[in-house]
Amino acid sequence: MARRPTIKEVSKLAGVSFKTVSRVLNNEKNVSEETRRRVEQVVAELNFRPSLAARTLAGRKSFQVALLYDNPSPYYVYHLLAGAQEGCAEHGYRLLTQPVDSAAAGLVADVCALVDETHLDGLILSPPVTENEALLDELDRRSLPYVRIEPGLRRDVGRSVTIDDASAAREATAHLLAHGHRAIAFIKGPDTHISSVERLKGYRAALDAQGIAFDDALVVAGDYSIESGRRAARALLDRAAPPTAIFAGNDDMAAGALAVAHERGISVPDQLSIVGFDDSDLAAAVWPPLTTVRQPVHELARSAADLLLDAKNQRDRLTFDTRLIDRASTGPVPLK
Amino acid sequence: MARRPTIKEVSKLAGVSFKTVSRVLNNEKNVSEETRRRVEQVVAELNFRPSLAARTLAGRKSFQVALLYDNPSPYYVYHLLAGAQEGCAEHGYRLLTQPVDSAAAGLVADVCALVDETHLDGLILSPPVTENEALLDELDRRSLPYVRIEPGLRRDVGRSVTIDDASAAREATAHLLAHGHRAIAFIKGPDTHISSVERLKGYRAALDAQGIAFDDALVVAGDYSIESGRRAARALLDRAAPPTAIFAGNDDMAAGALAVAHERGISVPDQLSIVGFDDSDLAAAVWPPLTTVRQPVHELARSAADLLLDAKNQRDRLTFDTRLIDRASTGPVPLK
DNA sequence: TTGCCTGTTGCCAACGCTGTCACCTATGCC
DNA sequence: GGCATAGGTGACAGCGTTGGCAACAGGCAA
Repeated sequence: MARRPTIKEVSKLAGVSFKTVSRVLNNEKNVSEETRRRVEQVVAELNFRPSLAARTLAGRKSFQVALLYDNPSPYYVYHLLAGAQEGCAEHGYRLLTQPVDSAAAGLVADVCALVDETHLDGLILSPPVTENEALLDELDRRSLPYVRIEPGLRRDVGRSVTIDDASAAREATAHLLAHGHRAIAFIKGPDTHISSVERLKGYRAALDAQGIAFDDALVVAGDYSIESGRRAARALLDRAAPPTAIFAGNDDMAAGALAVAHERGISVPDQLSIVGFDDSDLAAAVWPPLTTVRQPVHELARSAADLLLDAKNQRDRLTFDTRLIDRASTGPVPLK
Repeated sequence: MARRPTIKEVSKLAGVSFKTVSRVLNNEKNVSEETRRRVEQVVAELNFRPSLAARTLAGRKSFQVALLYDNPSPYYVYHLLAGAQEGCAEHGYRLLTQPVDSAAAGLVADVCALVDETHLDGLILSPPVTENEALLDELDRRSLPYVRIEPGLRRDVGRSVTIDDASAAREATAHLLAHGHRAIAFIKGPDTHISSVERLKGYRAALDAQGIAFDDALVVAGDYSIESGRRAARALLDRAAPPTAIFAGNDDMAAGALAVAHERGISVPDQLSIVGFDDSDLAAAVWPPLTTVRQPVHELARSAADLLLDAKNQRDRLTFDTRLIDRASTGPVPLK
């Protein structure tokens, strides 16, 4: 079994002390151009990679950060990981992806264990892990750097990346209003998610802007699952005066509502318009494809990593634009 | 900033040498019951966690394995990660999840870099990374343990976990045959995926078993994407004698086919039956919900980790059962 | 009593790097 | 010429663990 080369072997071949090789690897100054070139050549020849374990132990950095997540949506997690991975790779950091149970009593202890074991340099928190105050307190106590993605609590404290959920929801609702809809229902997500609360706010704001009275009965609670979208849609369509449009707090619930429309032979968008949120892979897969709000999950995660790792990036909060994706599930309000 | 405790502090408090603490942590024998208890108590009190970096450097194990993946399906990757994570956690190992480009020239070098940097103890390969011969050769050369998930190439060599794609596809096709369908189309995935090839085999086997002649024209190529499913379905339904049932190689393509049916006002399952494969979250989200084959991705990944890490588990190959999920997209063949 | 074995414990080197400091040379300035 | 200064380099300790081995105690057979 071929053993990995060490820094000493590199130094021997390059004819310098191993400390000098270390300098080259860490891009330190005070190394002559010629020495640097020679060392780099040997490094390339041997395909040498410094041991992360040794660097971690000897130095102050571990070159590792973790992304904590606790989200049931494959789509969301997939893009979260991909974005964070990309951001970390750019800075030469390794990403540990750590699923956690954000509601569990042992969360803080578990995260501490992770931090202690791996000497983590920082953390990226995704919703709803972002909302755990005990965890935030503990990280602050240890002065461990972290960046939150879409935080609800303590929004003005610490570093974070977000989208403007309210304004995105306002735009989506305005899209329906522009099509002439007036009886627009909203299927909201769980109140524990800040995104859900904000989206409801945006929905109301859009109605207000058009001077349309807010009707409590048109807001139905879901939990971001497909099934809850079905239930909510059934309740809405059972009404004596059913809405002509449904804005669902996420694509899963929108897909549920769409299924109910199919089930009842209600044509979308001719008789009923439906809007989702997220632009998950679901949105393009169902029929008709869903009009929805694209949330740049990948970019959010990538920027979170960048905020965490780039010393030059001193911004505290970054807000990303969403975009309304106008597909085939929305159309003009039916004539009578 | 509270510094993490070290093994020496534990040993001081427990009144033993730090080597003895190490023995307790590693569950070595030849430690008296009383000493062990005392040490364990101090460990719990201090909430001590040994440094992975130090263990890696000093010992022969790094307690880390990596999962390599290169798959565009969020659903698949999500469950892969969750399963592998679970399997690793059970053995006290940490999982590094590493997205790679399985077709890139630098793949082998990249993986070697990962291995060298982190002193990996083993690897889990998921398709299509499983098919890279250069990588397999290099891992063998280094005698680095690995387990493959659904390998296509060199199926009898090394350790792997699989499902029986052919038999699952046979069952799905038989389901359609049982409903009286005779003109059954198959939308296949890319030939580079072993799963795709095997599923086609199963489809043919089912037809053979019923003495139905295989019709080349009923097999259309897709690439596992939704859009390719749409294209394939259009081609099939444009035929003078369109099939009464479509079996798609995965759920995405099935969803694409379903969309075309909606588009054309073809009622599913009354006029056309559709079957998918995977039981991804898509399958339950579309309307009508797809009849499909459930593939235990989570279990596959979990078992791959177990095979890799459990010294007692000496099996080389594990095959998992699939299950036909009979939903609403299939029904009896239409009367003329 | 002696010797030997076994179970338990401690001591120290080693793992592969980084941090710190000391050293050497060349350069510029008075 | 003398002296300070800066750039380049090496020696060495130390990071927190495991591995190897020595040491010691107690039990048992000779």
